[in-house]
Amino acid sequence: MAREIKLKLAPALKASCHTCSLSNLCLPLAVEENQLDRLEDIVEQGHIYNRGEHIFDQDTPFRSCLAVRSGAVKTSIITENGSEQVTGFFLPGELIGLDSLGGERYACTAKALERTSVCKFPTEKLEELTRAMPELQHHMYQLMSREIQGSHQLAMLLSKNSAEERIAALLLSLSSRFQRRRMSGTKFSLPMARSDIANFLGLAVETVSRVFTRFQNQGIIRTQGREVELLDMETLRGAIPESNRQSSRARP
Amino acid sequence: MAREIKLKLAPALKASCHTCSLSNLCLPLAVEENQLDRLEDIVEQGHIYNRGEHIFDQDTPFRSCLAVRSGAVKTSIITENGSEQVTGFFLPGELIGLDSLGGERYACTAKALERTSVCKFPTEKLEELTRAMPELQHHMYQLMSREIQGSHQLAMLLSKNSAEERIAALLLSLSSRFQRRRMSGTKFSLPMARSDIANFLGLAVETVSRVFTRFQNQGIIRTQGREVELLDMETLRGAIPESNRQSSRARP
DNA sequence: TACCCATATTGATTCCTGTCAAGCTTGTAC
DNA sequence: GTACAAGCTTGACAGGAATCAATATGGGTA
Repeated sequence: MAREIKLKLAPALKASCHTCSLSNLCLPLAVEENQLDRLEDIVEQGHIYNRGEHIFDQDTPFRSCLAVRSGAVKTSIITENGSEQVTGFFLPGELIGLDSLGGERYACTAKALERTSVCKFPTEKLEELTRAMPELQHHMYQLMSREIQGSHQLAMLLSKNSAEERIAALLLSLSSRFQRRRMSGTKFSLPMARSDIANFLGLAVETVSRVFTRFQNQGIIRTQGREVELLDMETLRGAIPESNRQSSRARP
Repeated sequence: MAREIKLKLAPALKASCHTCSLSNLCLPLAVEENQLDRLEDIVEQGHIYNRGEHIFDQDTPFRSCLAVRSGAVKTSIITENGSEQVTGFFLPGELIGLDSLGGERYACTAKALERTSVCKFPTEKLEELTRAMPELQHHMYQLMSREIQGSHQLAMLLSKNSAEERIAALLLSLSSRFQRRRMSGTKFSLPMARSDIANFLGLAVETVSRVFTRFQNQGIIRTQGREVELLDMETLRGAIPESNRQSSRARP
């Protein structure tokens, strides 16, 4: 039950898309400078969630797509028999809810992996706006089609690659995504638990753990809990068969 | 190199969306009767492909989304190292190319599994039309989000279920999709080869073969080459853990 | 500071499924 | 009608990862 904390921001503090540092990654990317106001008109900023809080729950009415502003989010689907499948990890600038767009209810559950701030784009207003702004509509189609492609890549990774290859691919994906966000691409902190990684990659937690230590013993990476340092990117890239070698998520 | 055969249709024969028997499955589903003309204005009908012919190729310029009119299509992505991943099978009324929408080039290759007829919706015109027709845009978003969901379901199937469960899920998916098309849901002919099934489900061909005979020995199905008859739907449904129990593709 | 529970690591064992290898079947082309 | 090739089935075997089990670590809290 997402106990949501709404910050009341003074008008002066109201961070706008104009000044947002993520504007080159997020939706504003597709919008002309002089049209940004229209996007700002519909966005709800300043929703904060603490680590572990649910941002929205599967099967509840679909209200908005949302962009991560800071922090990290994981999405997952949960089946009737209670088993969970992690469907994605989202970093600042990435858009959540595309798998629900056009539907009545959220197709997955979104959970904050750490203290996270999000911007919400109410669906109806977003759909309306995309009708008025061809570039924005085009961009939405592009984001969605890339999500489909990413999902296909994941399916390929799951069905054709070994545990080591899957984990290497995830590390490299995170690496390039962090880098694009002007953070280190070689030394970062994993926002998710081992069990989330395992679930996402279709492995047992024990296997994930084993591969991490194996990589460490081989001098490919260095880990200390959730802190990882990629020491030998080349070998890491070599571990995956030169497909699946893209950032796997929205690449604006 | 898709050697495409274009049929020149006499104006009188020009099958329209108005009279198409698939109009309750395909795009017309989202369009008011009196607006159907606008969709007909942009659709190119009567493209026929023979079994094995490529309908479009990965990385070639993305021109149109297309709807299967008759026959069956498989889509796949091919990596630099030449390995293939089948990403979907498409039956009449289903839309291909959503994973490329908004992009410059086709994200996958589409191949006719049998003699197949398709309708083409040129991208630019389609995007334009969706801007003019809110219900159509909404429907497009819905189709794409369902494609994402289906892909997530597939990922779950691949990462959590056994060979038997995966094959049972595919058979049930095909069953319900055939049924929705007013064909038998218990006795049908598989449009794809064992190797395609294997590739799609992340299995070896031999494993697919073995599971088919195992199911047959258990009296769950009967097979004769590509002909299958589902004898015990309940057991088949029981084979999959009551998730993944939807049609897995566009469910208009 | 010390405790506690969730998270992570390590070890031993089992088994599903891939791989290699060999027939078999079917459909098509000559 | 026959022959070939592609597709499919069956068997034997090995290996990677899951599972079961136990221990270690660490962050948060009293």
